Formats: sequence, C-alpha cells, structure tokens
Amino acid sequence: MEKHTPIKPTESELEILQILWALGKATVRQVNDELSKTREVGYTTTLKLMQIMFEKQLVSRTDEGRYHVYEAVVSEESTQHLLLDKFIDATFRGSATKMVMQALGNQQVSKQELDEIRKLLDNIEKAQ
Amino acid sequence: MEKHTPIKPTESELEILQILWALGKATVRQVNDELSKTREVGYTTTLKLMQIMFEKQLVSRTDEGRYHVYEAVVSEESTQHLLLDKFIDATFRGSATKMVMQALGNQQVSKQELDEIRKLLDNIEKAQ
DNA sequence: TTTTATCTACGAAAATTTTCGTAATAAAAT
DNA sequence: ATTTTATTACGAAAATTTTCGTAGATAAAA
Repeated sequence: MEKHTPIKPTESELEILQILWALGKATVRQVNDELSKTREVGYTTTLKLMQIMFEKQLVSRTDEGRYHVYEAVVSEESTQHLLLDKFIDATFRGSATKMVMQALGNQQVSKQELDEIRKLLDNIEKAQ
Repeated sequence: MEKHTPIKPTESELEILQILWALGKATVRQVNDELSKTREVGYTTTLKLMQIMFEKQLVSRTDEGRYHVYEAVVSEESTQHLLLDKFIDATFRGSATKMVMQALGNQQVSKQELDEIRKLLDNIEKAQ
C-alpha cells in the first residue's frame, strides 16, 4: 500500500483548484475563461498546468468525446488545512492564536460572523 | 517622493526575517547557524540570500569592522499583515472568518488564549 | 612573517514554476 | 470535400528562486 503525503499545490495550481472547487467539473476552456477574468493567460498555459496537476493527482479527468472534463481530487478543506498549517508555521512561528488575532483585527467582520466564532470558541472549551 | 509597495518575501527570505526579528541584529554567520539547526544550508547560500534581501531593502546592514551586521527593515507585524491578506485571498477566497474557524478547529488552543480571543471579539463589536 | 581561517562579492549552475509555440487530430462549418 | 476552429500532447523557453564555487581581502593564529 502506498501512502501519499499530500502535495502542496503551487500558487497557480491553487488558483485552478479554487475554480474547480467552485464549478465542480470543468474543461480547460472553462477554467481558462475564469482565469482570464482576472489576468492575461494563454490557453495552452492553463492546459499545461492542468496536465501537470493531473500527473500529480491533484485533479482527475474523464474523456468526454473530444475533450477532457477535469475535477479536483483533493478537497478544499484538506488543502486549506494543509496550507494553513504551513502558513502558520512559516509566518506566525506556529501560533494560531497570534494569526487569528491579526486576521480579526485586520479584516472587516460582521456581528453575525463574530457570533459564529464565539460559538466555536465555546465548543472548543467544552470539549477540552 | 517614492512610494514602495511592500515586497512579498520569498519562503527562504521569510525564514531569515524570522531569525532577524528574533535576534534583533545578526551577522550572516549567526543567521546561518540558526538555519542550520533545522536544515542543511551552505554559508554562502545564506550570504547570497541576505545580499539579495539587502538590495530589495528587506534588511539593512552596518559595517562592523570586517563584517556586516544585519537588521530587518520591514516589521514583523506589517509583513504578517501583508502575507496574511494574500493568503486569505488565495486560500480562503477572501473570507477571514472561514480561515479563523479552520485555524481554531485544527490547532490546540488553551483556555487562556480562547479568552484573549473573546476579549478581542468584544472589542471589535463595540467599535463597530 | 607566513599560514590559516573567515568574511564579502559575484557569477553562474541547479531547481522549480510558469509560459508559450508547434504539431497532430478531430470536429464543425462552409 | 475543403477549410476553419478547437482540442490535446509535448518540448522547451522564460522567469523566478535557491544553491554553491571561486576569488579577493582582512583578521587571527602559528
């Protein structure tokens, strides 16, 4: 049995994963159209990236007639988890709390969101 | 007057900044010794990186006899802020709350830290 | 004084990531 | 049937980041 340590996607790969997570399934054309909304990018560039992601098993694909339909293999949650852990280590020397405090201080957070977070804090405290 | 958009340090540069933030001031030798605690790295590699960082104005340095003493120019807080914003955008599509919830769920957080965060939430709510 | 060790500068190799051009193929349009 | 369009595969160029070797200078040690 092979055990794969999860692969950290590059920045460009993450962009594509975001689109696949949002769309569920998509062709290279669709992904490229989405990417093109925010920046200039050639079709074959996107194609190549998605081929690489296929080799790395970040995405799967099925033959749909002449073209391929891609889908993310890695989940949004597990990828966020992986990247978040690395980010906290690299940028906040491992302190999730420090990062949380900065994030809440920097960004605009609604009362509703604040309450959600409070509820989570209560649950964490109860559980420990 | 020139206005510089803050530069995003690379991963290796961030490692070095962390050491400089911790030590205040340091020679290449000291930084390299710290880096060597966690991984194999040649002296001239560290030297070159710090020279590049000097060019980029991420660090300053003073002649101290024969060698240079380096110091971070960018602050820990502003760098964390910069990287955090980019990270939230790239990984959580801009939702700080989503990221905070994941971070708190994933990591071990003490009761004391939970209370600190609660206090912050209260302050944010009062202010808005 | 001579040798050894340590430091900087610098160029370039190596590794990684991103971009793109070209060719082959097949479908769609004329 | 022929032409145009859209797709994949693939190699390689370009860009970025990391690593390291070598040379030259200066201090420290022998």
